[in-house]
Amino acid sequence: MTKREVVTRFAPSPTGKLHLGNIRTALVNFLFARQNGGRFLLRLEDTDRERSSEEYCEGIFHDLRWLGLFWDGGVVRQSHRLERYREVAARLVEEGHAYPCFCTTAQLEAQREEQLKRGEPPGYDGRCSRITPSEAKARISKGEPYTVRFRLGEGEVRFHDLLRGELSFPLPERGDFVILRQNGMPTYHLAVVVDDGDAGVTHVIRGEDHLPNTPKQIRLIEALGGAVPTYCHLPLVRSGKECVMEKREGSADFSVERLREMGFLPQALLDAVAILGWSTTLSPPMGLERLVEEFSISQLGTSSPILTMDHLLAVNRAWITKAEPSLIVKYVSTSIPEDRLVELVEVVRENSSTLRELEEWVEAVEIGPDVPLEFNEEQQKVLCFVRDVWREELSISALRAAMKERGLKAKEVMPLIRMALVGEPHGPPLDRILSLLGPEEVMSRLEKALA
RNA sequence: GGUCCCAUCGUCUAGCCCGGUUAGGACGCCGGCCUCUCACGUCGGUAGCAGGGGUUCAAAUCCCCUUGGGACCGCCA
Repeated sequence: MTKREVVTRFAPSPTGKLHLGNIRTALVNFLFARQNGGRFLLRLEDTDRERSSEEYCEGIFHDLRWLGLFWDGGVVRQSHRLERYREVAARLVEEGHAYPCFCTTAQLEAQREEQLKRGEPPGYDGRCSRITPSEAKARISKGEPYTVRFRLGEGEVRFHDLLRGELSFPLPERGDFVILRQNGMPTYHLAVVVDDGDAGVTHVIRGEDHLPNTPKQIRLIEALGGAVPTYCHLPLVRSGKECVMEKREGSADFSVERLREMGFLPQALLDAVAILGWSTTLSPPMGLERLVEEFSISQLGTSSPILTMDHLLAVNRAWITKAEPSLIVKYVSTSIPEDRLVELVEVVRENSSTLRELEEWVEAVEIGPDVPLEFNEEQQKVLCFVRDVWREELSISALRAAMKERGLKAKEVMPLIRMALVGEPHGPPLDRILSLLGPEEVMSRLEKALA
């Protein structure tokens, strides 16, 4: 028997923007596939017509590409595979694994409320499971609306989770669940199982929120006679204050789109998310290639890590200050020619945590102060002195010598010069700014500051 | 109400399976050095086994209970 090729997938529903919780799932799937010479697939779970939108689909593609998480093959859209799901549902009914259910939404809701009020676990009581196939057929042909429910059965389902080991779940007593809706759309459970099966997915790596769903899906797979994949449930990432980054919570703060606008490098986002919950001695910048070599699912923790902006900024700063300038330059939006930009970036990058800050510094150095400067008399005197010295010889050492003679201290003079040249008292070393600007520009800015 | 997952510095974690460590590292924070300054770098410091019972000479580690956090129980995914 030959070993099956590893196939993983990322399957978001296009009902919102991708956030770093999603990205972590995508990244782990991506890395695992790459490490095993397998394939990483992308699927859109868009069976909920109400909430899905094309805009979100495009956003997902864009974010994934921007991050460098390229998927293999085309994108599977569940909304394009409706016939397939209906066919499978029909087969399940035929074989007795599923049955038509004629209960109305109102009925079910009332029942559910009643159960909750009595302190019972909510669940379907299975009344339609006792309708005979012939009666069901008759009601359907009369045009009565129905859903298709899967017979969950009893007992217990055991499976192995890559991260948590052997797990065992007792099946709920009233657990028959809908696999096909009245409108003919499949529900999540059916669609996942069918798609994973058809695509030959070998490893289902997803959020921990799916852990309790897994027994149902395994039963479905078994009923269909498919191969049960290996499961790996990642702890849900939490953001800021006790909030899970999940579809129901506000996770806008960590959406890829917003982070990109804030000036994060895609590589930094990937590193930040990779380190999260991973016991590694590696530190950023690492990058995708390095991650493929070093990452290991078994080194992931099982408790929910908290993602903070501090962490993101620290990783981004590591990239900005340590990565190749030629790489950073690609993400800086400016009209400055690349060669020049590289020089500028080398000088100012240690003062920047984000690309936006970097851009501000680049502009400050290249263009000069963006607002008219105001110096008091005392300060003007000092600047005049500097100008006069530099007319003779433009260098820091010449200036220092002259300052010594006149009894001026560096900390009284240097910040003033920096202010005159780039509009900030604190910042990159003056000597580097000087050599970057050149004598003419320096003198012209000094004159302008004194005007 | 039921089922399940989780619990070590502020944060990410090592150690737990196979009891004996000054409970280690990283980020953050604080301080020193470097420096005109901020930052970078570097050196140092701060701080933690959720609680309670057991078992044992010895418990972060094994067992039980409690507490806390989380997920799911939908014609959402």
